[in-house]
Amino acid sequence: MTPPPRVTITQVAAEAGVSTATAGRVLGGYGYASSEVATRVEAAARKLGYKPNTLARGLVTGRSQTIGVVAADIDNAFYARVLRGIGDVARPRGFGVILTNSDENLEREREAVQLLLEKRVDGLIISPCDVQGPEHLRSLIAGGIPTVQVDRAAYDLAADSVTVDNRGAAREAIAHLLETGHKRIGIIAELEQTESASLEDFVAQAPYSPVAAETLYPSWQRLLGYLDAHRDAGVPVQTRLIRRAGAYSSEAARSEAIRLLEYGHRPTAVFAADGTMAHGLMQAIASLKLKVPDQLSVVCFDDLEWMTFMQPAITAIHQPVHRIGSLAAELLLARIAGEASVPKHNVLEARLNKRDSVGPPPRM
Amino acid sequence: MTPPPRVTITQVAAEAGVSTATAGRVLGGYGYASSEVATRVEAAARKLGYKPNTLARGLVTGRSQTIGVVAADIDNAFYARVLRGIGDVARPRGFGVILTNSDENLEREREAVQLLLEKRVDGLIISPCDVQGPEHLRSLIAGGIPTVQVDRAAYDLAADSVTVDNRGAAREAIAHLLETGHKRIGIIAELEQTESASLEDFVAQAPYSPVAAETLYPSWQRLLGYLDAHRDAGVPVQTRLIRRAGAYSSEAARSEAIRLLEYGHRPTAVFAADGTMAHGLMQAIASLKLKVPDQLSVVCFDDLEWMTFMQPAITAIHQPVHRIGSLAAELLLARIAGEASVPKHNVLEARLNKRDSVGPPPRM
DNA sequence: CTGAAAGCGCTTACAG
DNA sequence: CTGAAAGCGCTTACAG
Repeated sequence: MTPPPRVTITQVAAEAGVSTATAGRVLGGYGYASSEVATRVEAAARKLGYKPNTLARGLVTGRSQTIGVVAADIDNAFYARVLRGIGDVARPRGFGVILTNSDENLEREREAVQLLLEKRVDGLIISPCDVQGPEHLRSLIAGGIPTVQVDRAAYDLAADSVTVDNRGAAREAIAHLLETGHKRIGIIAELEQTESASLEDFVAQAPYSPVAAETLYPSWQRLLGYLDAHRDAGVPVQTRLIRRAGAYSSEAARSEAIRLLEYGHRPTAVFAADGTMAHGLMQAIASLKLKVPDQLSVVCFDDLEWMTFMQPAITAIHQPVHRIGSLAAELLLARIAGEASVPKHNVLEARLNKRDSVGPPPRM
Repeated sequence: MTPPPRVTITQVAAEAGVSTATAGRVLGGYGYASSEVATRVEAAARKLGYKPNTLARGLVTGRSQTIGVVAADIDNAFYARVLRGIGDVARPRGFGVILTNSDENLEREREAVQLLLEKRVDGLIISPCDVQGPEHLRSLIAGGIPTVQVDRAAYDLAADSVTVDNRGAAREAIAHLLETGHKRIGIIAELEQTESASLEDFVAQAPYSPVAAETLYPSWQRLLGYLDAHRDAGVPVQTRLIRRAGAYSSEAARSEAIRLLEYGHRPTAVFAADGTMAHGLMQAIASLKLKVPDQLSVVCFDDLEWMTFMQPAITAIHQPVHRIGSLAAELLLARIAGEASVPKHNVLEARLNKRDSVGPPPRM
């Protein structure tokens, strides 16, 4: 089991009877070479089974042709799709993708970034787990590493981002419910991270203050859209109908949903702010034996892409998840190629799938 | 926007007033150094913000501390989980993970392996898309690159593999249905790749010939378990009840399911060989307005982990998907560390979740 | 168009 | 325990 020695450019050069510099020029595709020499070198390379050592190349060029990705949780269909989008762009451009996971943990995120830096990635795509004060990200940017954020954008960070118009899509969905005649619309959202204000303050103030929505966590953005739609329609918001799971957990969502639905004056529609919340909600609906949409209309933000798949009775908002990844990769590669411009927040539209109808509110 | 020059070990050495060799010894954690010198070097490194260049290290040591993964389709929850398992093992051991996708396409797979080799991964984990004659994999192994296969094992390849006992789990599931009284049990399976024999020949011969099950594609293995259980129970197999979708597509599964269920003498139970088949089946069931499990019992191999999640009325077989990834990574790292042993096919057990009951066959 | 030389940032024997 | 020297496999100016 002796690991056969890898063939180097020196051996190829010797075999072809040229210098390593010349061999490098034809094999690496840089500089000039007569076609006669080129064919000889190529033949030698093929004969010996030469494969370039990109580590050595990277050492001298300073570019590794590799991008790093810090996903929050690969195990989540959302990130899996983002990753697919990234890979689809990186592959044809000859870039490798190094994958890491932060699990929404700041310490992990730091380690991940550190690992990627040591591997000398040319740039990185990250879902920052702290949108408030990511010091290590700030020093990353200061260090000149091209960086693109996905899914969320850290406040005041001079880096591109690709996010979804969570606020707009939620607003559209709730507006649709209001137009259909619903007046009591519940919302179940993660709302884990505490923003500066309490939930109550947020509800009271947010719709009237110019919040920089793209630097809020997605679930807060979606709540904002919910509030927007109510304000637009002149329908007062009932705090009782806003349920905060406090964790990205369907179990937590389920108990909040039960609390919401057992309430005497039950809502006629519920908006689940993400796929996990929707899952908890559907469990609650099943255990209470409610019929959708006859007794209750359901709309959800379908980031996991399960709902429409498995539950045709509910209306979902689709995100262009693959596009989040591919656009992020395109932006990153442009930066790496040196195309400088001011960092930009790119907001993609999410689409409300109206084909699956929302039912009218049931008579009481 | 001038990319600030990275600090090298030479600068750290100068700052600490030692040679680069010594600086390397303390920073790299190899060789001896007096504690006095060590602290001085560490202080200098911290002061300058030194980060080792692992490309340079890899060039000289010949090890990149990186493993390559060729997934069939990252966008599939199964591979996402496998990846998570791999990452969970690789991270604490300081290994990076480079991810590629084959999309079940041989040409893509070749390119992916090529890319990983050029990045000088220390080993790789792959879901071979061709279990028959993977020449490029054979030469990979011959080249001495530690390799572990997951989900399937190519025939006659001298490499470790981690797979699931598809045959045993399917057999157990079908046996459970037979014990509950079902006599007509349908099966919907992908069965895309043509094995040596035709489907009919396979059905006729397989249970009686000593097939090397681990080198069949998963869906064929599952069909084998279906046949096993019938033979064990002395229940004759009806070819009519075996439906081959011919593609990993829920659309194809749906039409086969409709054909199966509209059949005059309808089966009383159906086994879906994977999550996608189950999805197509559930759509067919919905459009035919059949009640599960009252009119039809359903068991599925739940590789996508959706079914149990979304459809409590069906019984699912769970695979230890995370474990597939973590075990593969453990094996690979052991190989990389030089722990030689004969390549082994590791078969993990899949568990039939019986808590969700299978109904008895309906009276006709 | 081609080659000799230097160097990318580390680690590895080898002296001392 | 520490340092000077060589070298990993490439690419990059610089001559010719």
